[in-house]
Amino acid sequence: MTEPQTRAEQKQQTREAIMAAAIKRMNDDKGFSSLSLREVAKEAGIAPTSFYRHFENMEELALALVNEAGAALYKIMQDTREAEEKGESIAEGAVAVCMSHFRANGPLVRVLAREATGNSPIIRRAIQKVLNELTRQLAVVIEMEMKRRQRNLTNPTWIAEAIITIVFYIGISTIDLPASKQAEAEKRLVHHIRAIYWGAEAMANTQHLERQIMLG
Amino acid sequence: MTEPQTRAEQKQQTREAIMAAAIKRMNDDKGFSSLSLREVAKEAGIAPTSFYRHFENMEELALALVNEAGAALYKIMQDTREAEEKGESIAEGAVAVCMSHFRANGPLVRVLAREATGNSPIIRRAIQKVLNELTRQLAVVIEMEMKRRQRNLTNPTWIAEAIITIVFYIGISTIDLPASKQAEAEKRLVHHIRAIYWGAEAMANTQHLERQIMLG
DNA sequence: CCTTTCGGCGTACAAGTGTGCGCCATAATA
DNA sequence: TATTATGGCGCACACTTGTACGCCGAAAGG
Repeated sequence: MTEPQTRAEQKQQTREAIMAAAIKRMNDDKGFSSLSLREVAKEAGIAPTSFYRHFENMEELALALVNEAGAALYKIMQDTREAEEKGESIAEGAVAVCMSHFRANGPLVRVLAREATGNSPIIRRAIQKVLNELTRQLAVVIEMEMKRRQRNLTNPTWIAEAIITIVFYIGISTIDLPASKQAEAEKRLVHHIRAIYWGAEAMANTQHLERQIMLG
Repeated sequence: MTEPQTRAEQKQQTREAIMAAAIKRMNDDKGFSSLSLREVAKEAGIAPTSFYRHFENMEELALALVNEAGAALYKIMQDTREAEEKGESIAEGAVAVCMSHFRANGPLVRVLAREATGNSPIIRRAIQKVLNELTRQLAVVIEMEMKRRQRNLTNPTWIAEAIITIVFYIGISTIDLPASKQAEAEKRLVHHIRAIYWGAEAMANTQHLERQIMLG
């Protein structure tokens, strides 16, 4: 839209056009693997060979997309942490923010989900790294809350892993749902999180409760 | 290996060869989408055009693979139910069986995971159907156990969904791990399941416990 | 025995693929 | 102003892709 003057701006602009083109084409129907360089170039409005002025190959493009998606998720996690610092209960809020982000950025988020179990080991690892980092950050938040409420968990990282996995995969599987079912899906997600969180807390805190409940 | 006599046997044999070829090729590095008909045919040792004598197109092949993988998982679930009927605690056993199945059938299971978030909507839906069916079956098992132990849950299906999701995605992400870390991963999975299960149970059963634990 | 069915193959073709090479116009730099 | 660096393009090449068509040999069925 805006006509850039400097050359660096121009370059950045077409770079973004390429990334946008890839996202668009992928959400039509394709996965990244079945996406050709020529297809992306055409969608971006450049010649196929011009692609190489911006990325060495398609894999590098994918990594750029993963990083972009990851940055957005980190931001959400940071907001969650700040909410926790204000002493708010975080589950509902975090899920709501996360889901609304999923819906708004469906195309990009879906790319993450697809390639998380996709074909390129390099991309897979990059995404795993993002998820691991999110887990680490969430573990910190959980630990903060535990300390504040003077409770302890067996292993905050494990809980964080379970929560991240659930939110990521179930969350993504719900963004295609009709709006009417979204609210219910969100409630279900919160329920899952609460169950995990609470169960772990109970497990760690009260040995006698464990016997009472599990062994009836 | 065995030299078949009847014509139907012969056909079935090459059909299996095609499916095996697809699985093998996919686990080298590719996803299904980046897998070509010609590639599969070559691996299976037949001419490209012979492929059509067995499948109408690649998508149909994928569906056959999904069904095969699904059948194996149903079998595991059934074993789990039978274990429950004998009154055994099911979490460890089920996870152990499931993980050993994942490891033994890594290639096929990975196909499921990849295509669960893959590019073909038809395949995605087929896999979702398998996962939903597994969830339904697990919900029945959970309900059985609840009845036996005279407990109740807010919603067995929700719990089942959470457990299936966790086991499926975390389980799969661990089959590439070195053997030394597998045991720890398995323990972690059991922990997740217990947390979900227990948390949900506590949530439903004891309102006073809820206040006691959550609100300190 | 003769006929039909059918799994498999080779050929052929149009379409799409990644990418090397060299040219051009122009912004950036000296 | 003169030179260089750079983003973009067209062309060309060697492949790979899906699939239509027709032939063949042998099993199946009469």
